[in-house]
Amino acid sequence: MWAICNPKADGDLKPCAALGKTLSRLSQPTILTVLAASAVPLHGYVIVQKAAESPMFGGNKPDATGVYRTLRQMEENGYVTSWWETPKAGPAKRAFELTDAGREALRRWIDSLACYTSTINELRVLASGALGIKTPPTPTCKGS
Amino acid sequence: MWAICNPKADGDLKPCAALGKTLSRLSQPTILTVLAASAVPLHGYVIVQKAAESPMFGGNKPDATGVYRTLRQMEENGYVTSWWETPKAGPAKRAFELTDAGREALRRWIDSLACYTSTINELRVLASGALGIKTPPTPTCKGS
DNA sequence: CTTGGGGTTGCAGATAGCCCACATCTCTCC
DNA sequence: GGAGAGATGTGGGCTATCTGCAACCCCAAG
Repeated sequence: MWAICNPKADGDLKPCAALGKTLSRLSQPTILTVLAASAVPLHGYVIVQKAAESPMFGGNKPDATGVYRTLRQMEENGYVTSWWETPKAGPAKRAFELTDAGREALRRWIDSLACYTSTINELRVLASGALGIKTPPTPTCKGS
Repeated sequence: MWAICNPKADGDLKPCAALGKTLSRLSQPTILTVLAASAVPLHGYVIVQKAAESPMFGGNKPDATGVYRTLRQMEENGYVTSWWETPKAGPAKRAFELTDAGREALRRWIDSLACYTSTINELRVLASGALGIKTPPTPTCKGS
């Protein structure tokens, strides 16, 4: 659904490897963040646009299908509410809004994300050590 | 295959969510690191043990099936070589050793991991901002 | 014969990405 | 002025991959 960072290693490390191609799993927090950052309800399509600008993608639009699916799933979990808007002109569109449960979920996500970074970083340090590399160089992405 | 960090949120954020249950995708670098850290070739079984001690798991043993599969895949990619050892006594066991290509791959992985952490952290900062939370609290995991 | 080391296959369920259907509106090109 | 491209908007459905569980093979020690 979404790619992340450096694309060079493609094929041999998979897209960017592991989390790589399908760091998808971070779709929930990404969408939650997009919604949380908005003062008004958003349409699915807009969420796709905004998600594309999220750090998760260097502007690469996520698969819309996936976003809608995640949205539906989040609604089942009570993290968002949605309703149809049927303007006189134009196609019907569904509007999504965060619930309190959704905000709470995002709060938990923030801890999880912190956890991920520290865990991954530990691995990185270990790996560097095993290779006899000094201090790991500072992160740089923005490649994609 | 492997779990990561805080287990509390289970069910509603999924195990630890996203990368969560199947942060599996980091099996490659974990195994590469285990091999790189060893002066001698290792048996698959041992790799499973050592991987369990990696930051990726709080001691939770990864599913052996997955490890062996990853190992075979890595061999196809030329990251490791393996051979059978048939001791007079005891079952045959396969020994694995890192190749230069494997070390090179790990080196690339280190960059990818750095990339992951910074990307995930950016999301975390964004999320915190969206919720109006001050500076994100310092990471703590070790829960699992 | 049970436990534990050591390794592997098969299967089933979950994921997730891609293609495409459907609908409306706008803008361009002939 | 009419055809068609293309953006806006939502989804269904197929397929491929992932991955964990259960099962099964070997062998040795207790």
